[in-house]
Amino acid sequence: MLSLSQTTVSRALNGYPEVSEETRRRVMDAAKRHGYRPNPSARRLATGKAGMIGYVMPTGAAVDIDPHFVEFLSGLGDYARSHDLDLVLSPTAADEEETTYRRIVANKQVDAVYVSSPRPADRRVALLNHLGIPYIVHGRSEGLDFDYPFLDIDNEAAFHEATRLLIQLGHTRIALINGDDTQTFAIHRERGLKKALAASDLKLPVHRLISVSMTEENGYRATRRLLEHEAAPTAIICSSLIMTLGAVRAIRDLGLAIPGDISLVAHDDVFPWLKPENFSVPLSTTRSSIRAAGARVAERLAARISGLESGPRGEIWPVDLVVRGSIAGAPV
Amino acid sequence: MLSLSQTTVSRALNGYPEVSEETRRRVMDAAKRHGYRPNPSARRLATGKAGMIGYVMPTGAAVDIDPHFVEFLSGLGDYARSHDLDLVLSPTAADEEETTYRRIVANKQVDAVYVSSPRPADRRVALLNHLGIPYIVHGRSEGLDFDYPFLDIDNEAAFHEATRLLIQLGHTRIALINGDDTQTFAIHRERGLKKALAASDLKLPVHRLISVSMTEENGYRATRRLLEHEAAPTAIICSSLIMTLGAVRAIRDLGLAIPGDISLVAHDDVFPWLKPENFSVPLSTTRSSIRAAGARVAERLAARISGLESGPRGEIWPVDLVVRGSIAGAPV
DNA sequence: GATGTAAGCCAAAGCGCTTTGGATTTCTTT
DNA sequence: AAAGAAATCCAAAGCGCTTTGGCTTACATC
Repeated sequence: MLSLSQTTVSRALNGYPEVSEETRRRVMDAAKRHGYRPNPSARRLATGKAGMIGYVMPTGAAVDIDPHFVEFLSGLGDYARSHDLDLVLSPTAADEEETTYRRIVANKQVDAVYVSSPRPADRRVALLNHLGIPYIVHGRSEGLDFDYPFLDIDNEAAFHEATRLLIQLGHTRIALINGDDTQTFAIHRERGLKKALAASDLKLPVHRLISVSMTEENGYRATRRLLEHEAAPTAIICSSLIMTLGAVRAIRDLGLAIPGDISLVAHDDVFPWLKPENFSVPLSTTRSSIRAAGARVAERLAARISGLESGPRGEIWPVDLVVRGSIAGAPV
Repeated sequence: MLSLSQTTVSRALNGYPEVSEETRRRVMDAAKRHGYRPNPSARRLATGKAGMIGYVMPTGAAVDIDPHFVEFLSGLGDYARSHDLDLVLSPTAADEEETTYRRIVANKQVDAVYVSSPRPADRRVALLNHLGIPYIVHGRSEGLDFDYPFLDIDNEAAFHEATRLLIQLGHTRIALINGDDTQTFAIHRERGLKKALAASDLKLPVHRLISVSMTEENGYRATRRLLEHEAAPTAIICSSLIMTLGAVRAIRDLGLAIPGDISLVAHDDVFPWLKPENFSVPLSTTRSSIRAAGARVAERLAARISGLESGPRGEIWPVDLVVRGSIAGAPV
């Protein structure tokens, strides 16, 4: 030991001002030399700070974790790493989410949490707000009677723009293959599309709107259903690249051509392993990196933990509209 | 309070034998009634048990987390949930993995860890073995001078079988589009294929073996390269469904037919969002659920934590060979 | 030279549990 | 009925930190 009290060591290491710079240096030095790291368990018990950010992960035999999650995680992890934050996933049955949130907050297991896939009037958001732990929602809820901190992309504008472009190309029968419509993002996308249609006095009949979980198979089925309808669309907007794989397969099966018969636009979350430009016909997309969102959420959570950010700050990212070969003028 | 010492309460709750059954019941009762849960931070400091299993997650701008990870996580989470285990992900730069492992072990942040994507002579395995924390390797290393606990699928047999079938169908020029060949799974697959070829006096020339990271784009490029070679293969085995998407696209671009010109077999990790039977031509696959593996790893980790399992037990799962329309006799 | 102030350090009290080493009571044995 | 064994329970000592409240020393002030 270097004959200093525990107190001083602690203060030196934690940057408190009541230690002389020289002492601090000595302590830091010795710490580095001996590879000393304060025991987090002890520190946690004493301070209540965990150095971790939490995520309550819906789990169950019937629950499929979204492949988007891993990309979000990449971004989150990348930032977290550089700030010595660990991430704790608390797997939870769908009907016990509230209990889990209460538990991790009461036990101070994490310093902050993030919420994904929010629904309108999401109870988790209300709960977290009530519990008073730093949090950020990735996406948005709706119809809550208070503001809350979130990071979302402008889904409505994205799909509005995409639709507008298709209309300009002469399309009047435009269909939407959306994700799970209990989630806000899907609602926003639908809204954006409908508004664009309405602006040109067009409508979205129910048979031209399909909401399903985002699998290749569902994309295929939805597309067949749309195209085999008597008033088939000439353009389809699809909420995910994975579903679009199925859409393309269906279109081909029906002997139709992209973009000759059908124009196609998809939303691209930017996966490294599946790129819209590599579709048999390069895909026009609304694009926003979900990975970048993960990093930003981590950054903001860190800021909240250290008190640099507070209040119900909402952040909405614009979405790129990237035009590629999959769209063309409506067939005559 | 119910006028019992802290000691007794602790013992009652933790199932120690030196409390009368009646007292235990009383305590349990009161605990439930007041929603009392021992503070994990305190318990952790006292016992050294964290109630968490850890994963050191390679992270960085250039690091793409494998989409398989999320499926594995589904399984792991599903089991962990039912046993009140949380999962902590420690994001780490590629060159600091060792430091991170040492840290989480020294600090007792987790009770057990799992290792994924092992390479031959994997240093992480050696390290964990040395550190003496419960762990399980998902996959296998090779050339280590000690045994270790793992869960792996029989990649070698799977690819051996697949190859044998293709040979029986008359194929002699069989190519392999493999994943990253620094990882053991890829080595095993290559080995299985080569052994099957050798058994029929066939070879795998270098131009017919491609190792790349498993993206759609790489699958496309690899396939084109294979098929544009003068001695093009008549059958291709592909290490992942995602790469196979690219392979199918390349085959179509070249105006070739499946299985008329090219037979195709892929390994299927069983994603809910992309199924081999839904490819334009239903894909023959070697199949093994990575999700089930995740659940099993969690189960075994839990067993190790509680001392029910120990020693270097290796578990190798057989792989299904599922024949669908994508293979046929070699073209004459 | 006495007094006030700030800087620098420390002893000890938690944080909320588990566990050790007894102490006390109850039940068997002889 | 005395003694030994077994069953219950408890006080207090950690676990390894942070933080409170106080004590010393050094320096500036009058």
